[in-house]
Amino acid sequence: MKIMSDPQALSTSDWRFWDTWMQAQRLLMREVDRVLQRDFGVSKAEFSVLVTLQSASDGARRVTELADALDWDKSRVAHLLTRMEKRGLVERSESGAAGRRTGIALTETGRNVAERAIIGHGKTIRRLAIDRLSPEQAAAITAWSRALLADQTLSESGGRSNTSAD
Amino acid sequence: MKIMSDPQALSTSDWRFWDTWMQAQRLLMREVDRVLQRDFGVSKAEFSVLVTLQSASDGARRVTELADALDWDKSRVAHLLTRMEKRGLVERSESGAAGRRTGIALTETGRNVAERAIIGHGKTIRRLAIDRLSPEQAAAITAWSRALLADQTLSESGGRSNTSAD
DNA sequence: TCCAAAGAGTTGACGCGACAACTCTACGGG
DNA sequence: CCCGTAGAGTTGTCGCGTCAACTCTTTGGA
Repeated sequence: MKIMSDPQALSTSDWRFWDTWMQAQRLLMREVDRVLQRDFGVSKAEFSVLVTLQSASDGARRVTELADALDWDKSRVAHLLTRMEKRGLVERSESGAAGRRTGIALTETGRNVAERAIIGHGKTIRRLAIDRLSPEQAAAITAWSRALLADQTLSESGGRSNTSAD
Repeated sequence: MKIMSDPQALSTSDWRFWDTWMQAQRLLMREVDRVLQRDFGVSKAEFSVLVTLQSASDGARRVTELADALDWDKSRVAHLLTRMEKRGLVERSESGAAGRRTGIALTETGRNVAERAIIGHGKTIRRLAIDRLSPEQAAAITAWSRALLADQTLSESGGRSNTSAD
């Protein structure tokens, strides 16, 4: 990772920046996932679904709503729900005709795991990530994140299928 | 993602920070990968292998060296090499007895792709990520990255199997 | 009324990544 | 000399995530 000398190409220090960041990134993600998995038996992705469902457990959600709320691909949600349903975390109630299930809800188990995991996961995030950040650093990262999220190129090109309004 | 009120748990704003960052993160990674794939037909992981091999193309590398250099799991390297070999990007020369191949080298194609991809990928990274960063933000992120990488908890627990010196 | 298009959800295929198990070799002390 | 252990590389399995295809429903216009 040390090749450059071009007009708009990356300088050596930029490569180093990117490299370092990618590596830290991966490391953190891996560990966060690992701990979540170990302590509560769910993945980061599943955790997100649990939280989303839990925060509106009164009115059961639909696949599209979840996909929209999480900014995910529809099929990713469907796959994940299948895996989670198999493990008794969520329930899909039949409503349509064939394979059309509207109404996704947490099971008792799911609600339970969600509650416990939110606490534990929060602590993990604090311990591993947040506690190592000064407020200024956090602000800088947030600024970058927002810039990235606001970018059309990123949000529109390869993205998911929904989100497109209406 | 908005539940808290605990001693060492995450505050609402911390959750928001984490959420925003994770999302930006995913978005950026996805796009970077997508472009790399589209333009050069290789994944981020494959790109790393190409670069590592290219930077020492004289003395062919071994799996363990690659794994060590990239801080990856050995098996991840092996799997990736298998996929890349199948596509003609690298060559594994037989040396040991059974399935023991020492000596991994880029093919002509591989070297070619590597050279072009380094340029293109660098531009993509600059365009998508670096250009959106002020020097202070970059410094903050690097500081965080280094802190994460220096952490024993992260680097040792779930990590890869090598790296242990000697 | 009927057929086409849009929308919801599902499914399959495939690459990535982690983990564990397995094979084979090399080495070293009994 | 022999067995056990450490090290290298490989392989299988499984969950995640993306893309594309498919089914079924709804809707709406000719």
